[in-house]
Amino acid sequence: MEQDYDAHRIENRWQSHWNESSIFEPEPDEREKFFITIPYPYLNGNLHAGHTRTFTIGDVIARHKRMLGYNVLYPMGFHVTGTPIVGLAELIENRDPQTMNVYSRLHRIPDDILETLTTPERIVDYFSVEAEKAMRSIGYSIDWRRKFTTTDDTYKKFIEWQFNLLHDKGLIVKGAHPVKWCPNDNNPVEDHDILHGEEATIVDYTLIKFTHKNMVLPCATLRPETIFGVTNLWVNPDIEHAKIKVSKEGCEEIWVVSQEAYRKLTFTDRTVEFIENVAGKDLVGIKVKNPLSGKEMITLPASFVKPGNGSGIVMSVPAHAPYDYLALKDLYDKDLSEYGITEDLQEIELISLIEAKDFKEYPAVEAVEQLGVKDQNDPKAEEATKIVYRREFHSGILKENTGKYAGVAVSKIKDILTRDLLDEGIGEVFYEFSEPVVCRCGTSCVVNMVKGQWFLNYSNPDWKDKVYKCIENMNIIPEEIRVEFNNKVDWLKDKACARKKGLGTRLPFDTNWLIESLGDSTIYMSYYITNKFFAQGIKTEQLTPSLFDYVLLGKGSVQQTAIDTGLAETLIANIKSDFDYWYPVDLRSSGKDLVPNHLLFFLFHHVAIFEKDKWPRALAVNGFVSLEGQKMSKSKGPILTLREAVDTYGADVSRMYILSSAEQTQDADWRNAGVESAKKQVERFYKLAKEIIDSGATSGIEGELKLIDRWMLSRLQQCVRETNNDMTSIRTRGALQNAFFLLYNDLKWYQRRGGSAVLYDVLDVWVRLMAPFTPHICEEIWSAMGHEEGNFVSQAAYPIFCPRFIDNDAELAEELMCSTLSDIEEIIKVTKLTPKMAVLYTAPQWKVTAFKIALKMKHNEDLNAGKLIKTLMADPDNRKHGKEIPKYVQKIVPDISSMKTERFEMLLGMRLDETTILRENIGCLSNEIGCPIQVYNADEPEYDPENKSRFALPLRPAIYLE
RNA sequence: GCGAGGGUUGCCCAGCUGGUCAAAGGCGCCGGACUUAAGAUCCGGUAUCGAAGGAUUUCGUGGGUUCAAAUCCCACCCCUCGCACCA
Repeated sequence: MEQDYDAHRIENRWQSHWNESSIFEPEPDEREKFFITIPYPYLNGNLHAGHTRTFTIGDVIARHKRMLGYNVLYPMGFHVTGTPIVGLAELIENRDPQTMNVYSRLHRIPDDILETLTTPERIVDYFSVEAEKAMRSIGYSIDWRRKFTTTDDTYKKFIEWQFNLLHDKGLIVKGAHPVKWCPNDNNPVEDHDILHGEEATIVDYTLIKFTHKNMVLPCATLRPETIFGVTNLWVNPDIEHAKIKVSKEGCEEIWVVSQEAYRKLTFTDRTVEFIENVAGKDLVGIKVKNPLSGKEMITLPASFVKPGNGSGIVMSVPAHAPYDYLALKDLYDKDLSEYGITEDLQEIELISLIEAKDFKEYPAVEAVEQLGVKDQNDPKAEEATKIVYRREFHSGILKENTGKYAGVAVSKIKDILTRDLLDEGIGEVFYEFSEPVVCRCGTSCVVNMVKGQWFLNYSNPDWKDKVYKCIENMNIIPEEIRVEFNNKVDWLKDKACARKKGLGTRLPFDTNWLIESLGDSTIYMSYYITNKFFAQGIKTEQLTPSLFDYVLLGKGSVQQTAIDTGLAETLIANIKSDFDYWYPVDLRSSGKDLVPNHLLFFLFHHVAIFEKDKWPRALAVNGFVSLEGQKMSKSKGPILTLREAVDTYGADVSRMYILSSAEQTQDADWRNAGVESAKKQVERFYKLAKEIIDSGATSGIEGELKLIDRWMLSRLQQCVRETNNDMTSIRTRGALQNAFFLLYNDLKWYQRRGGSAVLYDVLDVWVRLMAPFTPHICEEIWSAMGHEEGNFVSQAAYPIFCPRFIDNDAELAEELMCSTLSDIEEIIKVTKLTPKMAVLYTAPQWKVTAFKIALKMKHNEDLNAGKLIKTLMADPDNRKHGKEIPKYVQKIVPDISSMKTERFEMLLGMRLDETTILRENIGCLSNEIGCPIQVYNADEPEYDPENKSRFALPLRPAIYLE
């Protein structure tokens, strides 16, 4: 071992040793396998601190499992399909200043190379080499023989096979879907092209078709159930409307809507023809028919109706919509004869259709009255609306007058009712933004239906059922996110899976389209296994569908596959048996950003393609990483590359830091100050290990052990147990807390208390315990401890909990020492004395006996003060303490009865002689306190000027300072 | 709006299957040892009161359950993230 810790030398040395001996290139054998994967990185930049976290977690699990005796496969590939790499190439080609600056300064790409990265291919080539170098430099135990990029021709064959299969199963369907669209650019707008309204979402309204003669007056609503409570329609008399011919799927109708709505309708999947303008006031006072009930109702004028919202015509539900109620009330004493309306509007009866918590018959009326809303222009009307809508949505139940829907919860009714209205031809779906969207070019955007689009049919209930089943049987870490997964599955709709732009594989059954880049990353874990063979010189055209069918699905025969592909039968059989050995994925570990997309699709595609026994077994999710409190951005900075972290701090320090900075789904913040402190810890580890090794220490575990040695070994086992527990639930922070920090502190205390016999044994366990986290330094120490070349700690057995070393008495004795010490210090602090001498009195026999009897009574679930006193008084020896006994019992009984089981069991088996322990350690105590110490038993104190000995309790000696 | 997560001591952050919790660890700060000095390292302190190991008030706010609540229940306030064709 070298004098000082030189991270880079140690790390380089062990990385090349690992390489030379290929210890991370597993082949199937008789051991149980463990196949762990993490999502491959997208290569539009160098790997950064965010990747470092996810990948290091993967590596630490891989190493832990390997040391536990599993045959571990941890592979890696690179994702390059999609548009960002193409976009990056363009930006570099155009020498975009920000891009050039960020990639040169933060991604640390040499300028002469950066300038050449003007095509997607060169970018892929460059970053894939860099990414591999970076991952090797931090010591990941990856099997590099299996790597690939998603634009490899062989990979494309695999994707084509998958998509053909899904298509054949009917899981890829053609349809239309709504997108944000700029009519000026004649293109969908992506998020970064939006000037205003990035937050806008596409909301689906239900369009309900009221009729007047042969004319349709469609009303858009988010609450289609309120159709049962409509009393009239609202039309704004001051706006211009349009009469249009609308045809859809061969059905032709005449509609009247606002001008804005007319414009929006032209972008939907309807054909729209303009007929004439219609003044708003001409639409007021006409009779329209409710399409569901057939009832006639009147249209009334309202100023709150905005032409840009929905169709520009609104249905009125005054019982449940405050605006409707207010507008109606406003009209009660108005003269409407100019619209030809003569009836008394007060006779319009409100129709209540929802039973909601804390509301009586007419929620809208109640809310308006409670808030004192004056009229439809009062700002408080908005608040009243919110209250009514929210409460009705959450607690509302439909009443009898809704016919077959009676009893259905308002929160569940929308989809059911919309489908029924659609089927009956009296309703349609109408998409609208939640807020206005403006394109970068200044044009106001619309919702457009893209036709002829291919969809992955994720909304398919049978498909979803299989995913639910898969999730149910999976281990999900942390368990809390299981509910989130289920929610997301529930929420997932069909997903457009084809693109016109970017890198990727063409859709095999419609080659105008490219497969969307999340769709091509769903079952690629299986490709790692086959790619080991493909990479050895199989021709692309030999990768026939029948090969994938046979290897991955077990369909067909090896003979036929050999004929189809021209490959040897033995080779094909090998590929298949490898696949059968390694699959399924035992653990997929990922950042939490991938939960609502990739991880979901990963599950969907697995259940669609594979049989149950090949479905993934576990999922783990971790949080993000920010940089000194700032969110990282590959394209704009700030960013810290993995490479830079390793260059600056070393691999082991970077690993230890990122693993200890946050737990599970919590976000981590990378801070230089924190890494510096991690570095100190690693150096301390090195120094301490070196001291132990240099001292020539050898195993002392079989020799005679002192109390303190037994204490150390007992504590060590606690750390071993906790570390393994934490690792099984992937709590790396907790694991390091135990495997490193607590153990280090215990070891320091052990040395301070004069322990040395088992130092070597502790180090032997400690190095193995730490090896998954900081593998390089552990190899270095391991080898310095005398293990010969080729004997790697990376392959050594991981320490597992050994109960025989647990020694409760040793731990209690040490606890006695510590608490006595801190009590003395406390007294010194409060009294500001400088003691010339300290006297300790251990508890008298009767107190110890009483304590033990009390413990036994609790053990028999029969602990009560009265009985305890009686039992004690029965012994004549105790009678002389007759006055003290009740007081003492009153004190210990509540203590013991409220004791936690663990503590209780520890005390129950206690066999300590406190006096002896304290006397044996007088040297240590007087050293710490700085004065001579005397120890007596309270039964026979030789020196007790202030009668302090009467305060002595078990595990709590009385103290007298002089 | 919908869904998920979170609000702890100067800061970051543990604890949250109720009792050993004035609450781990790290940082910062204070004191000490070492050093010519600085740095590093090591030791101790760091809610308030207290001349004997104790007492008191704390874990977003307000209630509740309990012998006992940071931990369980209810309501409220605040914060972060995702909401789709972008990887």
